Amino acid sequence: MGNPRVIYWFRTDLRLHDSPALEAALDLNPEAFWPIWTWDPQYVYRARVGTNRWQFLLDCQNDLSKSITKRNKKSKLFLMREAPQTLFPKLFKVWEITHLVFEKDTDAYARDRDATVKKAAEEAGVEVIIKSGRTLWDSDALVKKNHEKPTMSISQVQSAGPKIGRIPRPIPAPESIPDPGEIKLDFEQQQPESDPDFNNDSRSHGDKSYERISGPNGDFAVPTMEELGFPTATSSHRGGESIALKMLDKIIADEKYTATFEKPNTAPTAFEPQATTLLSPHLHFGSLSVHEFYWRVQDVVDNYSGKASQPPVSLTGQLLFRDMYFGAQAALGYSFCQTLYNSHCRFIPWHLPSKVDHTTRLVTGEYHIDSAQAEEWFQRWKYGLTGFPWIDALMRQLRREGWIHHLGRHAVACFLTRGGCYISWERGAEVFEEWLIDHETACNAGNWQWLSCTAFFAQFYRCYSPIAFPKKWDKDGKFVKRYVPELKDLDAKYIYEPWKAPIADQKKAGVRIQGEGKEEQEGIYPKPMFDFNERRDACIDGMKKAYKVGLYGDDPKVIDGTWRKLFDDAGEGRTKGNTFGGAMEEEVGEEKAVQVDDGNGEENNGAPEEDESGGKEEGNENKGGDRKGAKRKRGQRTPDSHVKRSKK
DNA sequence: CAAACGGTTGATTAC
DNA sequence: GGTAATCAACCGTTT
Repeated sequence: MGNPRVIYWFRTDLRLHDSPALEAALDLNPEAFWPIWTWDPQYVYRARVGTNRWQFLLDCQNDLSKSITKRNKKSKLFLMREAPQTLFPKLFKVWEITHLVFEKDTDAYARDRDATVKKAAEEAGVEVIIKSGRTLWDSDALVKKNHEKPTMSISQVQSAGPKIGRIPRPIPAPESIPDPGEIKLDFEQQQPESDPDFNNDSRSHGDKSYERISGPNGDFAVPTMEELGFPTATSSHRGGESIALKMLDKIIADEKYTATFEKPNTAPTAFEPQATTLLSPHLHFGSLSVHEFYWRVQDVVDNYSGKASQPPVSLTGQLLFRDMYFGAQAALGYSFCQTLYNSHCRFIPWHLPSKVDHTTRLVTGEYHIDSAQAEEWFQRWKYGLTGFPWIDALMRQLRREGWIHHLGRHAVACFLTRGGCYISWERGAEVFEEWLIDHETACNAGNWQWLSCTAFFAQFYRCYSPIAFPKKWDKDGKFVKRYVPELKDLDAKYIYEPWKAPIADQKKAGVRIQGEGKEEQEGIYPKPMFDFNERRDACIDGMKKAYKVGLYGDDPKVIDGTWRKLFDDAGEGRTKGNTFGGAMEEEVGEEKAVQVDDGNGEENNGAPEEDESGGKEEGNENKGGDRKGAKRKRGQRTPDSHVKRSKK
């Protein structure tokens, strides 16, 4: 084909270095070349994206756009404000496109989206070129080499991966970028459905995303936070390929750190600097290439004179886990990110289970409040008011910075699910989805399943203590004092159990340990919301029982609700609450009422539902805004952030 | 078929 | 104060 007119569609590959897809596009030797980003309403309105991750995305886009312009003054990242599914067919025609090139994406929604775009391209006679580059190995190829099964253990990845072939060496960034063609806009912009807007709670003012296809100034510029209605980000971690490559250089320059890195030996309490690389958000947005990272590290390891660490604990080992989760998601699709209909996720009768639309088999984004107590614990966990300083410090760091250490994630995830609250891992995954700047659908869902012992990992009796675990890393409680300033002057010997501090010590430290953690308050830190040892024992009992029952998310009994017959009154709290330390007594009636409608057939196909928590909303105004996430009526969403409307 | 073994990252006690 | 055994006991794979 002569005179190629090429669209390069940037997605989660916001970089110029080591991009096999970009290389393929430039190899066409285009006569006209448009680097574009489509402002997808599925991400803008139907994903849970907190302000810190928005900022990180805009950073990446701005940096990339600048790098493109550096290579060609006429070019930039052209940001088009319309859904790709409706925009592309028009661009193909008006711009006389011959080729569309993009990097492969195996996220469940991305597959649907890309299939739609690909079909439209084929109908328009446009050639589509798709290259793998987001993971070490193409996730579909990895599954194929794993006997067509989802990769559920690291040894499976280590065995299946090399069967595909060697991990490709990185390729340098292009030196020049061809001119864009004329940008004709003689077509109608299709306005998206902006309701529901799952990010409405984080916006401080109105969103102007789609007022004009080329943006407010008509220059296709990357939007500002102001324009999107978001307040200033609070995180100090910033995005962009330039920053990512500099960070990588710094890590690689420290040969000992790079070659002997052992993840389980890095301190979750370290800050300024943190003990791990902080490169995960860059891998998510593609501002750093995973192959670049792999080979830069591997070359140091190969030349290291001392004893280097090995996968899975080494730096490259971390990438193997990422590929494992991508492989699991590639094989299981939408169901990987939820319990129901997931053939590889154990069923545990957690509190606050997701609502599911049985026509689409997808979670709706709402959840059952089967226990007012659990809902209160969930809110206190989310906002760092549990009364356990280690947990609260981590959750506050997460909200402010958008990042916490991997072992910190273990601690809060174990606490919310199998080692404390006995609340569904899907609730925790949603909070991480909103607040993490490195949120990656497959890794998030996979890690939550791991920590809740519903897949990948099964040793539920290994439970993280919010007291003993942090003591191992930070005897002085510096980390807690940093993120829970109420406790900054408390004697270190009480720092993980402040309720044990005598009144005299509390007075001396200028803090009183009292109240139920309704809100953050100067000089006051809440009492612990339960006795941890009691809760751990109750949870382990519950897990034991649930493992014995042995149901998975796709079991008919799980889907039709008859699983309850198998649990009787044993297990944690769910049915009669006899291991709930007595606290559930007054809620039994309420629980029964919920059981009738919970998970049974035709409920919740978007039908309105009363609040089951029995008027527990009052007194929580400070966080009430987020609760309505549990009551949204329109649109369905999967935990990979995207809505699928029910076809009726 | 049973037993042994490995599984990136627990807590507590004994030495 | 550091290392090792013990605690209770899961899964899936290998022998």
